[in-house]
This record gives sequence, C-alpha cells and structure tokens, in this order.
Amino acid sequence: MEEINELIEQRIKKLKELRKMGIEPFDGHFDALDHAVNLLNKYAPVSRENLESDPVSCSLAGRIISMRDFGKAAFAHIQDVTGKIQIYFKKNILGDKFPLLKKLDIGDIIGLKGRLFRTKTNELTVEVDDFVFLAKSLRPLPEKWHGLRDIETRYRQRYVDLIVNPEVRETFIKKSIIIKATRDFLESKGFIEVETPMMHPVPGGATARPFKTHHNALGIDLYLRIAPELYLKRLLVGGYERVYELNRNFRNEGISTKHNPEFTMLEFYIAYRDYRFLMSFTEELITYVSEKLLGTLKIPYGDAVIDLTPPWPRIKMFDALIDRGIPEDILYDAGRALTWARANDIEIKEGTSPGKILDQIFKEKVEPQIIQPTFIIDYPVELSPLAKRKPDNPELTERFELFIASREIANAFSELNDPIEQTQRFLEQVEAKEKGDEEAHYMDEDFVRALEYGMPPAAGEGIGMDRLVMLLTDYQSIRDVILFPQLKPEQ
RNA sequence: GGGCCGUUAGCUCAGCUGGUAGAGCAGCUGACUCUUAAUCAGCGGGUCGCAGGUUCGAAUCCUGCACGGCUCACCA
Repeated sequence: MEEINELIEQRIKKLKELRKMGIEPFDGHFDALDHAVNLLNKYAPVSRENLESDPVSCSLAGRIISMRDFGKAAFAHIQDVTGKIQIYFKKNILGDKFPLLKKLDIGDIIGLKGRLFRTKTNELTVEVDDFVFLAKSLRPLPEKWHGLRDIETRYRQRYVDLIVNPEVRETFIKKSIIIKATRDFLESKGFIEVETPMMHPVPGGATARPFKTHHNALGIDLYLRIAPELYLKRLLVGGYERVYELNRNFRNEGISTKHNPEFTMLEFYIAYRDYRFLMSFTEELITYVSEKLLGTLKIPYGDAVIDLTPPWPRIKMFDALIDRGIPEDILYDAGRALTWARANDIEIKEGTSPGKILDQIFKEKVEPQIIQPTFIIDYPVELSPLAKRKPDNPELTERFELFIASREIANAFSELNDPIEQTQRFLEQVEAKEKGDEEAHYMDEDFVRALEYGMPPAAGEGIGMDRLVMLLTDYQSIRDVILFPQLKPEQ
C-alpha cells in the first residue's frame, strides 16, 4: 500500500478493535435470501399497517453507502447488485450488537437480517435485528453527492466507478444484454459459434497494423489477430455453412474515443448468400437487438434521434460522393481525384492509390453527414482485397459498410472464393506493402490452399460490438463501454 | 505524434494583478431513537502532479517532463 493516510489508519484501527472483540470482519459467511430492489418492488403495494400486522422477515448482503447516525439509532442505505434500500439500526432491537455500529464505516460490506417497515415518509426500510461484517472497507469512498467525476480515476479504478455510479453498472449490464441478444439471434438463424486462433503466424483479414508477440518454445513470432476472417472462411471450406465468432481483435493503432487497442468484434459468415442478403439480415439483427434492449427502434443518440426502422437506404459509394457535390469526373481519374482532394484541404500522402484517395474524400465529406442508418455499397476493388467483384463492373466489389451516427458499424461483402484471383489480390497487397503501406495485407498461403479445395459462395460481415453498444447506450466515447480501457500505466 | 485544456485534502471544487493554503462532503470527539445532502457543537487532515528557473517571496509567472481529457491524423 503506497500511502497510509489518516482515514485509512482510522479504519485499520477499527478493524483491529473488531478482531480484539473476537469478530473477524473478512471471514463472515452469509447467505442472503433477498435483494434490495426486489424487496422494494415486491412490497411496494403493501401498506405500513399490513407490514405491522403481518411482519415480513428478510435478509440482505451488500455495501453500506450512506449513514445517518442518531446515537441510539441510525439510518443507512445498503447497496447490492440490484440497487439500494434503506436500513434502520435501533439500540433496543440490536441490544449487544448495537455498539458494533461504531465500527461500521461507509463502504463496509455486511450481511443483515431484519423486518420490513415503512418510515413516516413511507419509505420501505429494513429494521435490522442482526448483522455481520463480511468485508471491512479500508479506503474511503468518494463523496455521496458529487460522486466520482475524475475521468482518469473512473477508468483506472473502475471498481470504484461501479460502486458509486449506478448508470455505469447499468451500462455494462446493457452491454451484456446486447451481446447475448446478438448470440441468440445468430443461434436462432442456425449459426454456430466457433473459436479460432487469436495468435496468428500471418496476420490477416483486415487492413491494420498488428501487435507482435513471441512464443518461446516454438521459437517463432506470432501476431495478435487483427481479424478472424481468414480462419472463419477456412471453416466454410470445411463444410460449416453458418459460423460466427464474437470476441476480441487487437490492432496496433492510436487510441481515441472510437478506438481501443483491443475491441470486441462480431464476424459471421453464411454460405450460399451474397451481400444483398446480408443487408436485410443486418437490419434484422440490429433491430432485434435494439428491441431487446430498448423496446424501440427510435433511439436517442447525443442530440439526434436515430430511427432504426428498416429498410435502410442503400447508396453506392460513388453516388454518395456525387450527392455530396464531389465532381463526377474525379471518380475515374486518380490524378484529378488527388488534385481535387488537395484543393479541398484533404490530406493525401504521396503514393496513395486512387481507391484510397476516394476513400479519404468519402471519410472527410460524406461519413460525418450520415446520421441515420445507411448502407454504402460497391467499394473499389483495391480497398477490398477479400471481396468478390461485381459481375457488371469488375472495378467495384459486392461490399457494403453500414454507417450510423457518422460511424462505421458494420463492414460486409460477398466473399471472394476464386483462389487464383485471391492469390493475385494478395500479390497486389504484398506489392503495396513493399512500397511502404504498413497496413497492406500479407500473403496467406494456407488460406489460398484452403480456397483451392473449394469454398462455397458466401457472404461475411463484421460488426464492431463496442461501437454498437455506444450507439445503443448513448455514449460518445468507447472507453465508456469498455470496463478497463487501455491507459498508460500510472506514474 | 501535433494543437488546446486540465492536475490543489479521501471525494467535489474555490484560490483574482505573486505576499502565512480554503469550503462542502467524508473522517474524529460529543449530543440526539423516523433520518434520507439529517441537525447542532468542537477537532484533525495538504510534497498545491514532478523537476528546474525567475523573485526578498511561487499553488499563482517561465521552461521541461509525467498522466489525463478533447481534437487532428489512421483504423472498426
């Protein structure tokens, strides 16, 4: 313990005094039969008189979060996973145990037995007739009124944040509901959940820089996965027709309100379907989750209300650009695109490929404008090295990205299953990498070998779950939907 | 990595143009058996993020560093 301040010393003193009295404040065991808010709900209709004439016993375990001491009586609130309820300690009821109240601090975890009654303000309260210490709290909790505000402390000591900020506890329950609803939906559609490696000899399946690690016994470098895509498609080759994986990806990129180095990604693949199918499927999935969580498709987000009612517009990427006033003649002319971008204050690095220039313009000019759910479809082939070309326009792919509230929520395409073309696409990526594009894909020989056995035509999609949670819980920072967001070490 | 902002008691925050570091809550002592931001009386609590510099004198001005927030750049 780095610092022992006066407040902690006082609490340690109380701890020692309890032990001197033969009470072990950490060793207690207690089987609570009730929960705070359940009691409040269950007995809400029961009157004071009925609680008197027909007494209700209960037992609770939880943390003391406030206390009002009267000398020979005291009110407090106790908090458990459901919330808080008022409790009442009275000298003539507790008898010998009453002096122990002197040793009870805000933050301590106790178990108690008692009887329900209503105060003169009609608040349902537990009159305690016995209690035990289950854990002594040595550190003072933040102030009851303002709570814990300091953002850094809230992230670093999330446990304290969770104790004192009920909406934070609520948020992560919502995250759990969202993830469960997602799994339920996919299971109901015949998908199986699989686990593929998180440590990859060749990182692939996305455009991103990986984390590198090392396996001592094998004597090889490995990469934390940036996406499970190539392994999931190997499973399509193996004969599974509907698979998904909902787990962590790792990308060695900057940290921001939209990016954490590790984040939760859903990827799912369905054989014998294409990206058009996936658009409807995505509408169905996200509206299912929203209904499960919020019971509505009209969700407040920041200053806006997002209406998830399908169908969502499907706009070709080039049309989206044209709609935003980008001159049509730059779409097919890399030189003009570059000139136009630079004339419009969009930073483009030297040697950026034509498709990437358009992507940059899109991110700058179109993406911020998309508030309501919108599919942007048919991306240039060079942005999508794993996607199938459009039969009527080989420069474009059967790909869509779903945008909501100016953020990319999903990315999907009809999967390229021609091993010869896939090899060619990989070679182009390798060439780009040699030219200095750190995010270009690696050649994955084993993936190509798998395709050579024959992969059924399929559609696949990735959904950034943390961002979906942000959307459905109305948070602007990804750190608010990740329990322990990545921070630099203290000091 | 760049720009802007922040860091003062356990928590939330004041602290002006440089002159002995403050409040509320929490804590301790006492009073009080229906309070709920309980009340009343009294008391304690600080490496002002860290390190330099300017100055008779720095929480305050300057420089550097650390950590955090927002933002820009890249990604989901």
